[in-house]
Amino acid sequence: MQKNLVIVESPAKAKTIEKFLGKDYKVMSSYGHIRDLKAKEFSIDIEHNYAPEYAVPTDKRKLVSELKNEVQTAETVWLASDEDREGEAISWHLYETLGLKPENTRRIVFHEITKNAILHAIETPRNINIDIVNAQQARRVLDRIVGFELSPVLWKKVKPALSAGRVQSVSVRLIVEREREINEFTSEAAFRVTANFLLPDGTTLLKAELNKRIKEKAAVIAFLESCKEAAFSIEDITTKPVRKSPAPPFTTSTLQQEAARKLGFSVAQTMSVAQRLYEAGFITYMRTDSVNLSESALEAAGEAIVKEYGAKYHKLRRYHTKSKGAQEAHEAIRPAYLEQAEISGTAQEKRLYDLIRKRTIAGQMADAELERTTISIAISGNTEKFMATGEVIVFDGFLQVYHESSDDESEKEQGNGILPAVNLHDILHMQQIEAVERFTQRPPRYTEASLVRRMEELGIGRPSTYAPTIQTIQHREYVVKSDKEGVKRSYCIITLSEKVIKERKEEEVTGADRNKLIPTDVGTVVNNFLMGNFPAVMDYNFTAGIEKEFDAIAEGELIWTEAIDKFYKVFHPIVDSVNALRTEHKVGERELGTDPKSGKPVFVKIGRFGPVAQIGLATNPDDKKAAEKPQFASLMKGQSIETITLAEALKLFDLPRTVGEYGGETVTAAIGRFGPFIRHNGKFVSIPKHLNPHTITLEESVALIEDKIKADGERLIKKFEEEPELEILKGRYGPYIAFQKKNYKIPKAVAEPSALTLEEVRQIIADADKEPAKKTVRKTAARKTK
DNA sequence: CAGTGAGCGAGCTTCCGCTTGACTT
Repeated sequence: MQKNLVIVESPAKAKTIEKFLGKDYKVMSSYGHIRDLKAKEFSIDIEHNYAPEYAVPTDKRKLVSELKNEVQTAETVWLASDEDREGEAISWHLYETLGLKPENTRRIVFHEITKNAILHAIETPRNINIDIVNAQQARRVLDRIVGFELSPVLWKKVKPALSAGRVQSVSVRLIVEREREINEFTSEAAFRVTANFLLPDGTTLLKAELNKRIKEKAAVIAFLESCKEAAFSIEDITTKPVRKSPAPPFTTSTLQQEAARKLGFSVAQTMSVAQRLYEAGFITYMRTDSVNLSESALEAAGEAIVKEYGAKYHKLRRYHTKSKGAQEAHEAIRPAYLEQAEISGTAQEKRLYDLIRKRTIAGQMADAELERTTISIAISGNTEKFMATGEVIVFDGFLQVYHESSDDESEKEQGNGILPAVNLHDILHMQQIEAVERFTQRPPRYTEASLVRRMEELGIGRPSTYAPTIQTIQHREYVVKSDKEGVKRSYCIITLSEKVIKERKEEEVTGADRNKLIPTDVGTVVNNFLMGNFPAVMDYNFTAGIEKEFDAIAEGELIWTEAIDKFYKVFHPIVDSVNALRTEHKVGERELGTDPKSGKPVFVKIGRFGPVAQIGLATNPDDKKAAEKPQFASLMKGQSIETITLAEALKLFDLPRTVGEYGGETVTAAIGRFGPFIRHNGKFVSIPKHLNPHTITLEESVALIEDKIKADGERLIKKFEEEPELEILKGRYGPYIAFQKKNYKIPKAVAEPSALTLEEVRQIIADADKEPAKKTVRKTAARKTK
């Protein structure tokens, strides 16, 4: 029936395009790839020239059969997946899987979803470019080889269920090495000298900073001494114009960075909010590496700017992508309709839309013009000078709309304000000079967003994988997103005022961090292991190098299987030899010394459940019964196998510890999966943060136990005689229903839980059980495939 | 979000890129 069938990658795109094309065209979506290497098998036939074994994954079967049906009746099939490596491969897989025929199949591409672009594409079809497809196959096969050969090495040598890959392992490397830099960093102190002057009018204040920092305290004092009797005069005034240009429109990576800085979104959060905006038709596609805008968007932006701000605020700008490995299949991320200033949606959606709109608009606005004034103040008898700088906005231009944030909110105290009017050779009255000891900053830890920026710079990962990769390396527990407490540091302030030099000490907290990516022991050990054995794959330029090969394949200059062969011939023997190494000790294992009690060696290493300390070695590994079992104790949170000392490790074996006796039952303290706890009479009580299981006293324990008993007593809100398994309880987050080991939420509509009748409770349980039964099954299945 | 509280020798784990859903513990 249908004359034309168009297949695109995204359903939201399909919907839009269908409107442009009219009733002779049916538009369907492939939902990304429809075929891939098998998920659980290697699926590459090394013996037969790396032939990949493709299969339609189970969750795509239904879709593929629907597509097959539609293909039967279509006169012409238009493959309209993206114009990049993956898009070309998607078209090819569709062609192969759906059994399409060359005579009625057309390959079309467009970079923007506008009516003109699509009509033009229909008029200029081409064939599938098999060279580009082969470049994708090379990419796919290489990633499979690296991932599926390296991961099992880790299972064997470090810990089960770990993973390694071209992208994730290098991402972890960045974080591990940054942490190492931080550990090795020693800060240097120097004095920053500022002065307050009064102008000849006797009232106007001028603040200035010395043109260099002074290292030694003695030199500071000598300098201040020399200032006691010195004269200060304006020696030079320079003003020069400064222009600032707006930032280009958003790509996935820059959107993630700005949303993190300005809105506090996580990378994953940004993507899910953007997805909803895209599906609602408010923005263009959110996974893109292009800064390009369509002609119609440029026009719409121009109109909006002229209307809202006036013609002199408008400047047409075309941006060009310079990031490594960009494939530019889409436009930049922009509002679908630039004239639309407000959208309906959640608060998050509105904020992100607003950010995207302002960034897009600002990018088409005039430069901001500023005037930067620098005043130089001479000190008699001294070659140093005080400098005051100020900036005045002459024309705000794009700054009217948007100001890009930067990552380092470090000392930017001075230099942006307006300076008072001064005259050359004015004599100034010095009120006070202050020298404050400042320290050089250690390198910053990565945030999710700054890691994405670095990944993009290195060309590793793609817009669609930044967020998932960050999830993966956290999920594998290579890195954690967490806080670090700062340490107190005292610093010195020396002032000169009224010809008197005074010195005082102040304290500041330094090195504190919030929500930063920090490597775990597992991450560090795996990284060191991979760096030691597979340096080529871990090289920051590995991806950039093979991308060149992929480009050559796409140009038809290189045969993809030969490129893979060249890599495999070097890589695989290394995997074999590393696997064959019979190591006495686990990777990353460290011997701390000997246990004074038993005389046995003490180790720390990565165990089955994470970092663990061990006393003694397993003897007679062949005879399990005669084998002497070593003692184990998990490391505590905050401890690391790299830095733990023998004494700290030995202390771990003090647990579980008998604290004393209470009510005829022993009280023990230990550390469990959920932190430190005390055990008494079959009850578990968590130990709060300010107490420690090693030092907790019987009195403190008893207090905790009594509190717990009291809380448990108040826990029961209601019980039913007819149904002893059913209880209404009070939890930390309000009342809930417990029935047969399962918990149920009480609907918000219920004002007084204690007034619930048995029938009502049964109804709540029945309602809750109705749906989930199926869902829980599906959920566990889904998790396994992840 | 609710309560949970071990152990270090037998099952399976894993890659990167395209896409959305249908999951709520």
